[in-house]
Amino acid sequence: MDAASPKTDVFQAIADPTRRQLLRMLGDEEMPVTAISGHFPMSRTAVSKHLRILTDAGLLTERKVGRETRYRLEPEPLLELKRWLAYYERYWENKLSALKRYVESDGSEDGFAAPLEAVERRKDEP
Amino acid sequence: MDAASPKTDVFQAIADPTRRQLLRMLGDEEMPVTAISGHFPMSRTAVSKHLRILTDAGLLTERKVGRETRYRLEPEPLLELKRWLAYYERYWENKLSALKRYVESDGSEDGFAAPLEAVERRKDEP
DNA sequence: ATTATATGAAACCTTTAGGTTTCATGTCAA
DNA sequence: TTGACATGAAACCTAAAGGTTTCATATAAT
Repeated sequence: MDAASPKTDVFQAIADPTRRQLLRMLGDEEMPVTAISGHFPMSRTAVSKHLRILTDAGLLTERKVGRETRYRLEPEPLLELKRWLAYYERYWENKLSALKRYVESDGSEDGFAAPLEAVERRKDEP
Repeated sequence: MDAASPKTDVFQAIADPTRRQLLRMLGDEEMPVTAISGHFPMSRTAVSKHLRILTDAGLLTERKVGRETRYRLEPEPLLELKRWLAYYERYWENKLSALKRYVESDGSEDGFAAPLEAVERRKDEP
């Protein structure tokens, strides 16, 4: 699977801590499987499977060099995560956006003077 | 579990597409379980479990109102994700950082004139 | 040629995820 | 007070995740 049509979702791929560690490890230089797996408390085969999942998600590229396969970070798919996260910027960005939310959803209260704490959790009881 | 000591990892929590949809839905107003579950093709109980997982990760707050429980987005834990992602900024930030990486790891080639494509994937064969 | 290394594929196992259905409990409405 | 609603807990099911060990194959080194 190439990066254009990932078989594995990037959210799914980074859910595992071992895989996140792998991404860190392979950011600055490509490495062959055995060298990589030396840093993990599991079998080489297990690490190899994680490498496959990351590759399927487009987060790693593999390149055969002689008898070894070297892996390296391919950061591009992380942009999807970045975009997803960008949506939530407005929630912590500044008080204005919180106020905007407040006004949009609830509208009818004493408004602008309300501090942030009051903006959170305010919904009429039944 | 409160947001300070989350029982569930945020990476794990957002790995599921249903849960990501829940976060979107609960960003602007709190909602009770039945109303929420109406938007999903699964049982109310199943949705309820997803809500619990998100709450355990600190991504939702629950508040009892009469006989219903209302859930709402708590964006703060997403900052962990943001911080994690920030590390990778340098990989797509600009060509200078790519060049920096190149120089740091490999050092010995014709250097500055190399286009970005050449900067990627360059490691001596065995 | 023979042996050692590097790796992926296969088969298998155990635990977790994601769902379902059923049941008990608390709260609202008549 | 009786019945309807809203919800979580429990028990259960199936498939997927994350491991392991064993085997086959390609390349390198002697």
